[in-house]
Amino acid sequence: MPESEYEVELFRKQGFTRQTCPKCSTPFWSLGHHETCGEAPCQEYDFIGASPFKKKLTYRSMREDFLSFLEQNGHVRVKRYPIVARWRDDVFFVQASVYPFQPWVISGEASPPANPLAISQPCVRFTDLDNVGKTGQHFTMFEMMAHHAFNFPKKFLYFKDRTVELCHLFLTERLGVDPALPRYKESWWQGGGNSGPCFEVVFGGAEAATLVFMVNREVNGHRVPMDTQVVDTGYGLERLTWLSQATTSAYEAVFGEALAYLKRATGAKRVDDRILREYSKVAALLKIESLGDIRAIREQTAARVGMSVDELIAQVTPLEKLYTLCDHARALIFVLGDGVVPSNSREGYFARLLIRRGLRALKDLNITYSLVDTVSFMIDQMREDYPEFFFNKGDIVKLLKVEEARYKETLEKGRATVAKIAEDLTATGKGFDVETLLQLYDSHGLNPDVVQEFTDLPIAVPDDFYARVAARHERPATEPAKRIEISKDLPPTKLRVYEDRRRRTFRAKVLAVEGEAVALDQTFFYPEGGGQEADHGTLDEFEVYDVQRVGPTVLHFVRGDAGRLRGKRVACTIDAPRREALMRNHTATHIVLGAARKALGNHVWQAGAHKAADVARLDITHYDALTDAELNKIEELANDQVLAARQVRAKVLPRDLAERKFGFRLYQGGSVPGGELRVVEIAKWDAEACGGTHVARTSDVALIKILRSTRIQDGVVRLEYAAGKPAFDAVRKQSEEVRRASDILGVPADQLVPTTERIVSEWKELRKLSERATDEQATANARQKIESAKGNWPIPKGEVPQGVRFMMSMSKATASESRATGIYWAAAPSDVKLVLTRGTQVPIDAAELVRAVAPQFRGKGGGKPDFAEASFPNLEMARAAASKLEELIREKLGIESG
RNA sequence: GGGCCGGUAGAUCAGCGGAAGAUCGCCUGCUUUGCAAGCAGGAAGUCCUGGGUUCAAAUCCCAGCCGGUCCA
Repeated sequence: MPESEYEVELFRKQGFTRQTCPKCSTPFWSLGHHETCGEAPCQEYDFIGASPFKKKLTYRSMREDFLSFLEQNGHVRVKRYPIVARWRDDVFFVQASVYPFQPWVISGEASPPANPLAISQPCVRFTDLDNVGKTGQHFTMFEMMAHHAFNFPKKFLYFKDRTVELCHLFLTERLGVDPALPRYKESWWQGGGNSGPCFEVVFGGAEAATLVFMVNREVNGHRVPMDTQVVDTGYGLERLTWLSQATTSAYEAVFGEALAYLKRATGAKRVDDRILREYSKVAALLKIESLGDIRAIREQTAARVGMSVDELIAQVTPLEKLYTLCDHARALIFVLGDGVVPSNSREGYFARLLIRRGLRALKDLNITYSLVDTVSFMIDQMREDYPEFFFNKGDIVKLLKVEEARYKETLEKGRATVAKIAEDLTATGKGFDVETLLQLYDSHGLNPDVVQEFTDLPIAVPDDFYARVAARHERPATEPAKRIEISKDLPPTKLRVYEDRRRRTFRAKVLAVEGEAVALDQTFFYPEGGGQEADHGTLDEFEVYDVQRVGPTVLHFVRGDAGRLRGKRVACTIDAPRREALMRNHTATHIVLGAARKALGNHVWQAGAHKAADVARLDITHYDALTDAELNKIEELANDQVLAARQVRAKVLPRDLAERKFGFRLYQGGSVPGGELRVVEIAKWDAEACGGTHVARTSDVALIKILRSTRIQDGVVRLEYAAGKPAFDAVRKQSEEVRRASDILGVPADQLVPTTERIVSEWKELRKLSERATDEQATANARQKIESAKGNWPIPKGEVPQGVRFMMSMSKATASESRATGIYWAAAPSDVKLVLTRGTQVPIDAAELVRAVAPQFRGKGGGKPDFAEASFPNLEMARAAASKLEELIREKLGIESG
């Protein structure tokens, strides 16, 4: 990038000079003259114990200072967005302040809630999870403060000059930083499909802010200039608070009160500040990528403070666990509070990960103090800034408790599994090898630390253990689903669905026809969207079987070649019963969601939905399968709302107003583009941003019948239900089935359950009796046959007309006679089975004999020395084989034939 | 969304091609002042479901359902 890209007005006016860091060769701008760029690893932290700010600010007051400063400079303060990025499908969590505005605001399709705006946005990142607590500066959850300006083509606000000026003013005038101190490092930023030049604002050895100027977007790997140029800044609230308080680590500055509380609870020993300070400095100098790097930090720090590594570890480790605990607890408040249910996949997995890691840290601290206590304490601390969590504390705690119980179960199972493996290993005299450990972790969730806790055997953990776990998961990328391919230059359609929900016929002009797709100038057809299926109907004599939205155009898919409609005016009719069924199901869905939330808790969010004409389904986040009682409760609450005949109102509101009025609960159905939201509200029950069609009153739904529920994955439950006529049909079908079943049993419907229970238990009883009788009879038969066979080596032989099971019993009884040999055969449905058994003393190999003889009579068989079985195509063959077997056995035993 | 592990008695699991097992719990009796326990006997299973391979499948193969776990 040329120098001119970075020379802003402030630099020219105040006489900043462009210098180059001799260590990393990065150019930077500053009023003062500096030996390096000022950022670790080129320069060590020098602010610890000596803040560059004139004021010592708390976390809260730093945030307030920043936001009010920007308000005074023409920005509108905007409420934070949820930490779960429900409006995007490319990420799970908000990882930067700009995420709420990607992609629609940045692409110019939607307007921002204010422009320019100031925000302090909670973010969460899992990439540095292993560093948290250990480096003094990494957090899982943090707040990124920012001012954003969106320069739309028609309206330019400000760009590089004003952005740098604001930053410099904030630092120098508001925070009192020496104007000569900050260095503005030239850099290039890219992410989320956008890129542009940026400044990293550095002093004290640390980066305090990044000022990004988005000018490009990536299209097929090429950089294309954007229509909307965006100012994207990021000021780390944690980092600034740390700089301000100049504590030994960022955790001490950010978690002050919670830490003090926990330190008292654990009775943690005070660690010399000098050690912690050096530790943070060393950590900042090194990139931490594996267990080995952590070792390096410890070695270097130990050398600096002049103590042994072991002594250092002993001092620092308890603190690290406390830091980790604070970090994870705070991250969990946001993740759980914003509606993530812990599970084994997607965003839920990250919640589970945090909980399990938090519990581990607690266990290592060895105190009787729970994760729930920590979270609860912090929620109270945060009440002023985040009242939503305070009011939702019960639900957050419930999620934690459920998850903690699950983890205990996993560990208990793991203990047994490890013990079993250890037993085998002890027998062979080996320890746990890497492959076994990988298997235990990958399939049973037991990391090597846990395994070591469960066994005294040595375990071999390589430094690259987690890299090897990752290697097990390498796989080819999956291809994305195909979308409809239609030429881009279609004329726009005026979508009039929302103007009149009762309109079923209209006339429209055909603007374009492409195969089966017809584009009209205007339409009242509802195109598939928001989980609601499309309207059907007719365009003149053509049947419409699907309607889709492609950009600004609505395409009506018809059967046959509609080419001759091109340019004509057509009579359009919407299939009215279908539309009404869809409307009922859609309103029913909103009612059921509200009911589920009421019955189960605030963690219930929509995780997907589909509304067809005859049935609808709603996926909700919940930590367990639903019980019958819960299902009944939901159904009852839902039908109460139907009976209450509440108004269902749809209105279009500016996004920020809608969010203020209804909160982020609005975003149940995923992302909604645009500066305005269509809000569908069922008074006092539910409000969602929704583009679907709804009935006017809940009573129009008539009846909601829940048909079934399934746990489609850990953390997500699917409800299937019907509304209106299909609901009635479902009820009738069920009662008919009950009637038919009671007819068959010949009892009234209310006796169905006890009668069925009785019949099943009787049937079991009878089956048992019959089996016992068969065994007894077969044993008696066998005894008799042995008796009549006589001789020193009795060989009872014969066909068993009672069937295969009877034959088996006889064989068993025969073999229990130590000198007897039994040869029996019985007809099976498709062949004839023959069994050869012998008592323990008979010196023959039954399997060998059967294998030798059976093929001579078109049979096959095998078995064990004392039991062999064969199959023959018919009775004659079986009989002949039996004779042959008898002959051979007699020979072997030295008995005269016949 | 994908990989891996698993589904057998009320519970925990063994068996991994030749007629369904152990331990705990349960029931009955004996022993003991009582308890913990001990002894003897007994009840208890659609070996997840459906296909296939095989003379023979709980066991091998395929599909599905259910659970666990790791990764994105």
